Amino acid sequence: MGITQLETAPEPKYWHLKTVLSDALDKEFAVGEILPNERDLAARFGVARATLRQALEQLELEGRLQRRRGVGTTVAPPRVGVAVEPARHTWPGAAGDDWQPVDAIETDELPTAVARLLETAPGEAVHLVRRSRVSAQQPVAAELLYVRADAAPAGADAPPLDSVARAHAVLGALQELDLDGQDRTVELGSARAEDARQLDRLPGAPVLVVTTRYVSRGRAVAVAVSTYRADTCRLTFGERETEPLLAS
Amino acid sequence: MGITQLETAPEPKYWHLKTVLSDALDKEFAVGEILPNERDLAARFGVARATLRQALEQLELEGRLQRRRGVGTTVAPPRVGVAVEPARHTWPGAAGDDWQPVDAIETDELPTAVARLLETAPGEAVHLVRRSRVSAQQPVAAELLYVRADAAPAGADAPPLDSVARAHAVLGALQELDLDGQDRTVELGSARAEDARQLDRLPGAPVLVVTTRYVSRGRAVAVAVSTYRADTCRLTFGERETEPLLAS
DNA sequence: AAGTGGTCTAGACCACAGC
DNA sequence: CTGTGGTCTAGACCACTTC
Repeated sequence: MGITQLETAPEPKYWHLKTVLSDALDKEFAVGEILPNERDLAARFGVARATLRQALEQLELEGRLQRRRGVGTTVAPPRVGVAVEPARHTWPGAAGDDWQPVDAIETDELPTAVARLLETAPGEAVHLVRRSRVSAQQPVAAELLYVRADAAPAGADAPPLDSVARAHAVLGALQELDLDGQDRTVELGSARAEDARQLDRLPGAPVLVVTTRYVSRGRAVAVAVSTYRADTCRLTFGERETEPLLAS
Repeated sequence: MGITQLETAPEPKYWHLKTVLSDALDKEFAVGEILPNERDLAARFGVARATLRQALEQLELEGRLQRRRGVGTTVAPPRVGVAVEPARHTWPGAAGDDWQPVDAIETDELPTAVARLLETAPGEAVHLVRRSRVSAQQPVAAELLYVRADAAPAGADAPPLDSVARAHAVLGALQELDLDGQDRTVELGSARAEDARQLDRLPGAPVLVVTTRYVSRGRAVAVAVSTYRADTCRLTFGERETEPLLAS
């Protein structure tokens, strides 16, 4: 507008907006405070709402904001550190892990990636245990745990187990096995409809997908696919856990 | 419009589009193949280009597509597994790590999160080594490695070291120290302008930020902030590495 | 009913790669 | 130069929460 327009690099508006908003969040807003609504903010900065939203999306991705339909946009607290690998070499469901069993079924429809890791034959049935993880009164992760049926023959004695009891039975059976080791991958994904509901997010929300393979007697026995809310979680490996950290 | 409008759950168009495209990618396209351009695709599906782009964005986030301005949209290869923690308990720069030193400077401007982890006093100067990591002919990560000056007094003997030589000197000095342990966090971030250039992406691209703290004699000596391309990388911990995996 | 964020449209122009 | 993806606009309507 003015004469001082000397920008050599035409930075995108939403990018500039993001940095401006980010600074404002640091200086002028407290955690939990609600921002003006998107239409007002867009007008204030002289941009279209879509552009303003692009900036907000980035800030939400970085865990700075939280947006809820029908409610508004609030300043997010620092990301919570959640320990992956709380104690080395324990089975899922071991005493002291933060997961809550939800239910369990038997299925033969595994994602191809899981089938490969578990080394199951096509059509082979496995236990599928659903679990959820809560931290600081908020759901932070949803998990699908696939367990080879031959490794944990749960439910054979009392057939009409209800679903949650079956989950406990499968987890209990796991604890009896030797655990040789485990390995993990972490990647970015987007929440499936079911995960999204469990995590209190919209479908497609960014999640950190942690895939863990448990090996017993040289054979893959269980595979856990855990999806963590990427906006609110910081995965920790090792001793560190509590300190907040915003590294980007 | 028609009479057959019986959808109980009005799924967003871009979400439905995404699943349709995802299936098409599996069945009708080979890795590296180029898709029709966005205007054509939007017309073919009868949606606005912005809506089509929302679907493409998701697929790119999940590592299914690769988009390059001025070129086009291509089907991405499966994510490459990159090993974080190649050997337990080695310093950065140890023989056999995949990182290339870029340069090094001395600075006293640390991000607050890094300053807290390194336990530096305000204004205290540290070494800052930049490194980059390449896998399969592609840059996959950029790193900022902060090293306490008192732990690695590099450059004291030959003051006018050039920048890359200084980087090697700092890394070399690290190898001489005892390494008590290390801990890590992984979180989602967006690429800063400089990272983006190094990773061949646009600013704001999603990245996995791995923060590692190295402890020697009970004191934090170095902190590495590594940003990995979230679209193309799958971080691996443990033995597993090569198998492709799409878990979402 | 009112107000919020979420979706969608139909256009325009810009930055970049490749010829 | 042409064609690609990236940015931006001004508007509309929808889904949801809250009062």
